[in-house]
Amino acid sequence: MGRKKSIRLTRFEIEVMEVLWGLGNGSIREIHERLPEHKQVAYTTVQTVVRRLEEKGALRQIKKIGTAFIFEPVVTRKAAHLRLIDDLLELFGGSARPLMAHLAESGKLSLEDLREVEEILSEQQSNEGGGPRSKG
Amino acid sequence: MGRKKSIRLTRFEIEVMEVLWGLGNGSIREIHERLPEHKQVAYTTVQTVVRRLEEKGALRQIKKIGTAFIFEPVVTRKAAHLRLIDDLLELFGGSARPLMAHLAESGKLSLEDLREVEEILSEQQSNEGGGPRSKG
DNA sequence: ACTAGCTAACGACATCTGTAGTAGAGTCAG
DNA sequence: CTGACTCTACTACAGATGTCGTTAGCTAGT
Repeated sequence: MGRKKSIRLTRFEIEVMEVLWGLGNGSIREIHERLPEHKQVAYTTVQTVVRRLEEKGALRQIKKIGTAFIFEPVVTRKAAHLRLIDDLLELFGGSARPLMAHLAESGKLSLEDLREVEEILSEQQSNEGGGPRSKG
Repeated sequence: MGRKKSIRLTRFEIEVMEVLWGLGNGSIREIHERLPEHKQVAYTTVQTVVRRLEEKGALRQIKKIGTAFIFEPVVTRKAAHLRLIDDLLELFGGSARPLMAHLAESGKLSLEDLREVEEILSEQQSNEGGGPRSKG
């Protein structure tokens, strides 16, 4: 098993990756075109960020079409999200409890949301044996 | 009324604030002494960060004892935490659901945790008729 | 082959963050 | 008053981030 160190992505890097995760793979231009409106930057800005993402190992070139490289994610959306969450949790002392409490108090969590999570947990318990184990 | 911008704090800034929230108020030296071991930095480093926090409006001087200023938080721990969460949520499309799912899947959430949150939610609902008290 | 149009490759630069050193003013024990 | 200390105020600086501009190479169409 490769113990990779889980890359930390910045906000904008996440947005770029988000587009790429959505596309499966794509060129700089495609990514640029599909960035959310609130994030309209120059083409070269995307280029730079993609280059940095490549250096970080978050994505890679898989082929070339014409003069353009096609990129593909290396880190999964899930892994990236997990990293974000872990980082946040760390600030909260490592426990998810206070995070949940905040979410609930601020009205960002519905009972319905809880139901769903509950379901996931139940499923997990019945699957115990192959899943992610807690480590200190 | 004052629609505050909700300050964004960096990791280290949060750690400093965390100490100050714990103390209620204190001097640079006190903060420096109580930073967690993994965060042993120079006294002046704390000084710099505190100055920046002051510029940001996250804390303020309330008095002077001898030559030293005593600082006090301006933003509450809760507000700061909420900001952190909101920022994260934004990356998740604004919904808490995927966040919860991740938490559950990665084993960072127990059924017991859910119970507690559920309780918070129930309480909220029963309180829900008392008038508009949705203040940020 | 030639040229217009995309692309990639670089280099730049302002901010933000984390980290610290230095100088000089204020304070307190003698 | 004076010296030893303690703080604050400044300045500095490297690395991370967000943003681009410029230059030159490669492609495709004529």
